[in-house]
Amino acid sequence: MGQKGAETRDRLLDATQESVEAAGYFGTGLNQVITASGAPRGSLYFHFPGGKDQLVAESIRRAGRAIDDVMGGLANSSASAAEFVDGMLRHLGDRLEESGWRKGCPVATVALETAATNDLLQEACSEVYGSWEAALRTQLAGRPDADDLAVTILALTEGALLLARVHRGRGPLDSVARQIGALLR
Amino acid sequence: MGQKGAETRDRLLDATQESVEAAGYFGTGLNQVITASGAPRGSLYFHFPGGKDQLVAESIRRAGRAIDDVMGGLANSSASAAEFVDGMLRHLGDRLEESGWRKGCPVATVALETAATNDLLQEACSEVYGSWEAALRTQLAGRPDADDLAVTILALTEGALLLARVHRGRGPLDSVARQIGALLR
DNA sequence: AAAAATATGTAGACCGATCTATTAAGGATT
DNA sequence: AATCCTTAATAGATCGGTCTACATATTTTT
Repeated sequence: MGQKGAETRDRLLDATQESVEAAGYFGTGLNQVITASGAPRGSLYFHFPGGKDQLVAESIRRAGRAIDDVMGGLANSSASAAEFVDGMLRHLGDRLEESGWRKGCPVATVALETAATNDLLQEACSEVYGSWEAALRTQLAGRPDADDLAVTILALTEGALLLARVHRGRGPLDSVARQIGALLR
Repeated sequence: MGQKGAETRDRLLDATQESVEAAGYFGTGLNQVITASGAPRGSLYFHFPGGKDQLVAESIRRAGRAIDDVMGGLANSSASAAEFVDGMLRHLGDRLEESGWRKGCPVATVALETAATNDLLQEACSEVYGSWEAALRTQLAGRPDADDLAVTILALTEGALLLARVHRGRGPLDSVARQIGALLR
């Protein structure tokens, strides 16, 4: 793949990710993606012959890796699991607020929309969540209930992100941050 | 409103709720609602002159009340807050599994799809979550951190429901149920 | 009680806009 | 020359919404 091609491909994924995060799978139109990315229609189907599903699946996996990277960074700079989780909640809260309550979890909306009806996207979402869960688990290594705890913290984060987005305020993220100590003591 | 009219209105709400829960706001087409409910197009706009937004908003509020009722029942039959939450998780898990992983939180998908772009639906979702939160708060009355705890338990429930749906298994709900004691001790 | 008038609700054809996807041809890059 | 990528016209389906005509109740008037 040449340089130009790689760039349009990236721009298409950028535009898709942006829209998917704000409005979900069904709320994202390919016309809009084409307009926002500046790429012509044909390029979309050249780079993503699988159409919308492939485009969204790749953009979701890419968003998943971005969060993985954030967790990787936090893992280095955090002295404890509590500090790690706190840093994560702060990062996600900043991202959410700065985006005008548009960017919550980049996967959740698509996950809910397609869980029952689209195996390809359901699998992509499931895998992304699985990788986040694994990252949390290694962060909690040594604890006897590390598995349950990782799932619980992930659920807590997702839920708080959802509530913060719906209410358009950081309140839920802050409440959860204050309670997380009870889980990690 | 005559009896017949009330019945078609209800059927329209039923069909909407069913589809919205599985596929969200954008994933729900009015043609599909009309077909599933058996009501003609004209009746839809007679009973819901506000169109799709009004239809979905009412169906979400109705779904919210249904959960309120479940919580009301559990409040009577539960001896402790832990028992209450446990009952809630079990109920939601049963509903989710029995529906073939289609029926998670009846509000979450629409909440995420419309949080940034549709004030009417954002408000409807926000209110429903507010009422659930209030119900949890009264269940936790007396505790010094009742407010934070109510939000945290709601977030935990929503997150677990999301993960369970995505992974198509009760695992996350069970993990959370095992960890909830640490919060409520 | 019969007839007329008014709500209430049903029925479906129709509209313009938008949806995802395909296609065939041409330009750019190596 | 050969591969890579872009361009734009087009297809057919579906979208939410409007509209007019009709049927069925309910109330008012006589």
